[in-house]
Formats: sequence, C-alpha cells, structure tokens
Amino acid sequence: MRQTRYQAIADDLRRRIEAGAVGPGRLLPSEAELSADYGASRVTVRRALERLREEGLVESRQGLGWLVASDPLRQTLGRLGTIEAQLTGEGRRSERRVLDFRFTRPPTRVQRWLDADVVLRVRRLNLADGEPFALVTVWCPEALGAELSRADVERSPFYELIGVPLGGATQTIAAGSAGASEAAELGVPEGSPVLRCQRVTRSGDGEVVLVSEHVFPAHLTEFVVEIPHADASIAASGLRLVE
Amino acid sequence: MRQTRYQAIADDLRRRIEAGAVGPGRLLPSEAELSADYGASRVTVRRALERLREEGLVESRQGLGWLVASDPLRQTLGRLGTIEAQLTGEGRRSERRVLDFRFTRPPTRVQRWLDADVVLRVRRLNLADGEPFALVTVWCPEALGAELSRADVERSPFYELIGVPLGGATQTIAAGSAGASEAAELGVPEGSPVLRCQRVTRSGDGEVVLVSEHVFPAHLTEFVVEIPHADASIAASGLRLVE
DNA sequence: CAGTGGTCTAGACCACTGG
DNA sequence: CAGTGGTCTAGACCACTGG
Repeated sequence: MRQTRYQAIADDLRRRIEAGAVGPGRLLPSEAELSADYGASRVTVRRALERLREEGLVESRQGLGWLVASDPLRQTLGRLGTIEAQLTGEGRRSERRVLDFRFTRPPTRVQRWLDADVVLRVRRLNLADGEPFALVTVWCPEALGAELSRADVERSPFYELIGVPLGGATQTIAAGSAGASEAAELGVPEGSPVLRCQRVTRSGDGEVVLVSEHVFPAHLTEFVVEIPHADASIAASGLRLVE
Repeated sequence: MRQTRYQAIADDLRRRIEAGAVGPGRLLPSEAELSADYGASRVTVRRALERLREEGLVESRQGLGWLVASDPLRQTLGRLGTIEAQLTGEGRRSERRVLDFRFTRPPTRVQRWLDADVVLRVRRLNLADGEPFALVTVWCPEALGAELSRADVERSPFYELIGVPLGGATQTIAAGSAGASEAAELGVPEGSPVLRCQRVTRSGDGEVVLVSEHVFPAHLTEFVVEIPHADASIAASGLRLVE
C-alpha cells in the first residue's frame, strides 16, 4: 500500500513540530494556508491534522486554530514510540535476552487465538541498563516463525521480524503478584506486585499473527491511555470486571 | 452543542447492530445505500462508520463492504459503556457508597492539574452485588462542586453532575499493593495486588475539571485497550517506564 | 464484470474567536 | 469584523472483491 496524501502531510507536520518549528501552545498555520502550501484540499489537510490529534501532538479550538499540545502528559503517548526508542532517547542502554526458543504446542488460553498444533514460543527478558523491566512470552504461527533464529529474536522486536503488515491489536492490562520463577527472572521479591499484559496482534488482513504475555515489575512501569472523547462512557474507559 | 448529522447516523447504526438487525460477521448496507437511506452524503456516512470502527463495533474490507465485528474481545471495548451499565446488563446490583465528602486543600500531586487552594474531594466505594470492586477519590474545582450534595454524588456518576461538556481524558494505569486502610475498605487482605489508576479529565474547552484516583482489587478487574494501528510503535502501546 | 470501500477535490454554510 | 475550525455536499478516480 503506497503512502497516501494525508499520511505524507501528517508525517511532514509531525517532523516540523518535533523539530521545534512550532513550539508547545503555539498556533500552526491555518487549514487554508496548509491547504495552499501542500497543494491539497482542506479536507485532506484536516485528515492529517486529525491524525496528529489522535497522537496527542496537536489540539484545535474553533475560531482560533490548531495548537501544538502543551500538556506534557498528553504528548507522552504520541511521542512514546517503542520502549527501545524511549530508552535510547534517555541515553539508557536497552538489551534483550532470550531465555527460551522452541516450537511447541500452545497452551489452551493461546489456542483461543492461534488454533494450531505447533507454534513458535519465545521467552525473552528486556533490560534497561542491565536491569530487567519486562518478561515477555510470544507465540506465533509455525509458518511465520520458521525462518527466525534465536539470534534474530534477540536482536530485533518481533513485529519487525515476521514480515507481515500489521493491523491492530487488543491488549488487556491486569495487576498480579510475581510467581517464584518470574520473580527470579525479573530480580524482584516473590509475591511483589506486577503488571500483567496480554496482547493479541492481527495482520492487516485481520488474521491473528502474534499472541504475547508481558510481566512488568510494578515499581518500574505504568500505562498511559489517552481517551479522546470522554462522553458518558468515561467511567469505563476500558475497565472490565472479570469472573 | 447540538447533535451532528454523523453522530445521529452513528447512533442509529449502533442501535440497529446492538438490536441484532445485522449479526456478527454480516455485511451492513453499502455506503451508497446508507447514503441514500439517510439522505446524507457518502462522506458523512463514512464518518459515522469510522466512529463505529473506533468503538470496535464494525470493520471494513475494501471491495467487500462493512462488517459487524465478530471477534468478541474487540467488541467488548465498544459495548462496555459505564461500569454501572455493564453490571445491570448482567443482572447484578450496582451500588455507590460515599465515604467522605469535604472541601479541602488538594494534595500536591493533584495541584499539578487543579491549581486551587480549595477543592471538593469525594471518596467513594463502588460495589457490585454488595462486594466492593473500586475505591475512588475525586477532586474537582470548588466552583463546580459548590452545588453538589453528598446525596448527589452517591446517586450519580460524577461526570453527569458537574454540568460541563466533557472533552478527553488521560489515564495512567499501574499495579501496586493495597495499603492498610484501602484493604479494609475494599475487603481484601493488606498487601494484596491492586490496579491503581489516575484520570485527568478535561472539559470541551481543554480545562481540567476532574482529577480522580481509582484502586481496584486485582482479582476482580482488568483493562482492555484497543490499538487500532500497531505500526512500529506496537511495543509501546502506552507503556512507560517510571522513575 | 459490476459493485465495493479508500482517497481526494472544490465548494458551501455555520459557530466561534479575537480585536 | 475578518478569519478560524466544524460540518456537510456532490462528484470523481482508484484498488480491490466476488462471481
């Protein structure tokens, strides 16, 4: 799929904002101006701006214009990028250590999404400056994992390796306590609080291509979620009662 | 702000889908048909459909049409509504108990968003079938809380009471352990795992109108987050390292 | 092939901001 | 008041799906 007009405009504006051409709280050129500058219709320019709004980079005020977001918390999510980018941006050393790499039968909770007899399962530890901050288990279909080596998955994030254009993902976030082996691998006391996250990632075609479980020590990590329209459903915003 | 054309169409389509007029995995009428039915342009119809897509209710395939989502997990988020609606939908009894209601000075971590000497602080317990599942503390500006009674906040969700059109919200989710008083109020053992959530809610004008902290027993609750475009930033999806 | 969604255009009217 | 973003229209071309 080739780059669309509005994506190109969004990318260009994002680059300009991140380069500091327009500071936090300052006005962007009006939609009419941008429309003339880029030689695109106002609708296309708006579409690019809406995309940046979703990322938390800009906001708009009717009658005034589009402003670069100034609330640092709201910016966080849009600029977050990968954990690796986050770490190297802070000058910290990011490392990945493979604990296990094998083709095996998926557990039943994973079979719900990956209905196969054999899948590739990889257990990895993510470290920042040598300190573990995530214990990750990834399952992917045998066909997608067949070309991968243990060195590959130690070098690169999984989603870069499988060679399939990705669609969306669904993620659940829960709290728990570190089990004995988890505690040992993460270097935290057994029973200490952890964030548990499960992610089901789909390809552009809607096929499930990755299932992963992540365990984060509670004292090191938190999730940030931006809720664009609070509406009446604000009380929910993703919370679900289990059992 | 009065209802827009695309909101009205989205609401109508949502109602029809939830009523089962079009089953999971089945095709909706084409954009051209909907456009004719509603007497709206195709652009407006698409805007309504995009909104439903964000909610996880429908998905589209080029050359084929718009389908009602069949993946139950992806539907969850869109249909969630408030916790109260979730509970009554399951035939469970939802209850709200006010533990404290006072005008006071906000703690420093709240002053970051609500810069005032006096704010209304309300501590509430949410119960499902008599069992506590959330301990909530809400702070709001004195002016917005001046007309509220203790009975008001026991009866209704806060966002319905303050009489201000809401904009977006930013939410952080972390794991932790129940402190002594939290444990007593939630009816769980001290030190047991909990989800801790902080939400900063803005009005339509971008002003911060509510700051709230929520403590959920880990065994009862989880968050579901839909990530529409995984892209390269999939490893992040809102995770942030703290400290 | 006819029909679908994905993208884009040029133009319009409105509510709203600031001066 | 002139200028802004918010919404909406009618029309166009394209890539893609299924038969």
